[in-house]
Amino acid sequence: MVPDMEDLPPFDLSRFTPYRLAVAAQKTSEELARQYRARFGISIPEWRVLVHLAQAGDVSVRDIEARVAMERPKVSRAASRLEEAGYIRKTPNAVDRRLVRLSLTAQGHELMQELLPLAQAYQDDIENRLGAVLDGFEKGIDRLLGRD
Amino acid sequence: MVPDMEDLPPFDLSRFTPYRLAVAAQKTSEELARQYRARFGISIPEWRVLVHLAQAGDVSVRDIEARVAMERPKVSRAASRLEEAGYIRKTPNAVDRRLVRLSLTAQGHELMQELLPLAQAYQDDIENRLGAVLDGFEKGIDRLLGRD
DNA sequence: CGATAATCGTTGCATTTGCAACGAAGTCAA
DNA sequence: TTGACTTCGTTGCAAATGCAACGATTATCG
Repeated sequence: MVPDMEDLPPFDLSRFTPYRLAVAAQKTSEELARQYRARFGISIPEWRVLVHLAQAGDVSVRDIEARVAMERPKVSRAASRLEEAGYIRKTPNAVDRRLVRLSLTAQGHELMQELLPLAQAYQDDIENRLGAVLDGFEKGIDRLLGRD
Repeated sequence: MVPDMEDLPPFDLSRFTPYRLAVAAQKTSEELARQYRARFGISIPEWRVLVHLAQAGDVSVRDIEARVAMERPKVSRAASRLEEAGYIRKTPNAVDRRLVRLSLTAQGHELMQELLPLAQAYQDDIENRLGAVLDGFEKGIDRLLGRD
């Protein structure tokens, strides 16, 4: 006889999509982060801020918050660390003095000339790994992100 | 004329796979976690431990660490919180006294009878959202996870 | 055997995080 | 103009995290 606990419904964590996404995200982010963390002392939040700055030019903290999927305090602290490291500059916006305008310094610009090719190479690597399933894979993520 | 900073290579963060995975993982995990966090006071690490326990029966901390993609201290603390909440029990392993055997209590068993259907329903929902691209999507994650 | 190395789970500690609250600045309407 | 309300970015604080180190136990091998 079985103990008097009723059986639980079967459930396979290793097939659970949110879990799989979390593991895949952690693995891929970490694979790339290893390449720049030691060399440049940049964390993942800082990397995101830098990339958005390189791509979008001058922006406010709130602007980054919206496009980089990070909460404001996280952006703010990442920006402060980057400023202290000399990679970005914060200047007050003359029109709306609540806003802070973030921009790359020359040093930050140089940094991004190293970081961006690294990231692009990693993206190319991922797309090679995905091969024929790349299309369905990216479409799937789009659906989950709600950008059909 | 352009300022004397050379142009940066183009790079679109919103198409960068590690970033997309991170956002998708956060969104889906959070959508589900909202459903149980308030009701049961369970965090995501705790949820993972519980699910693995429900699926695999009694296990050690190291066992969970390997199968749930969490580091040992994280598993250990999640287990301690779950024990304090009365959902799991820690008993010493008689054969190897370094090991701790984690197992669901009756209360934990009841909890899982609510949590597992919730998770399964969410998984079904995700698969519906993915529709025809489900297959390619899951194959893609498999490749990234290195389980070809 | 006995000593060294390896493993298990936990804990200390510094850092990061999430959330709420804050001051400063701007908006809006009376 | 003034007063209430909103928005921006930062900071305080409690909780969570990652990493190293620890005691306890077991494995390995001379």
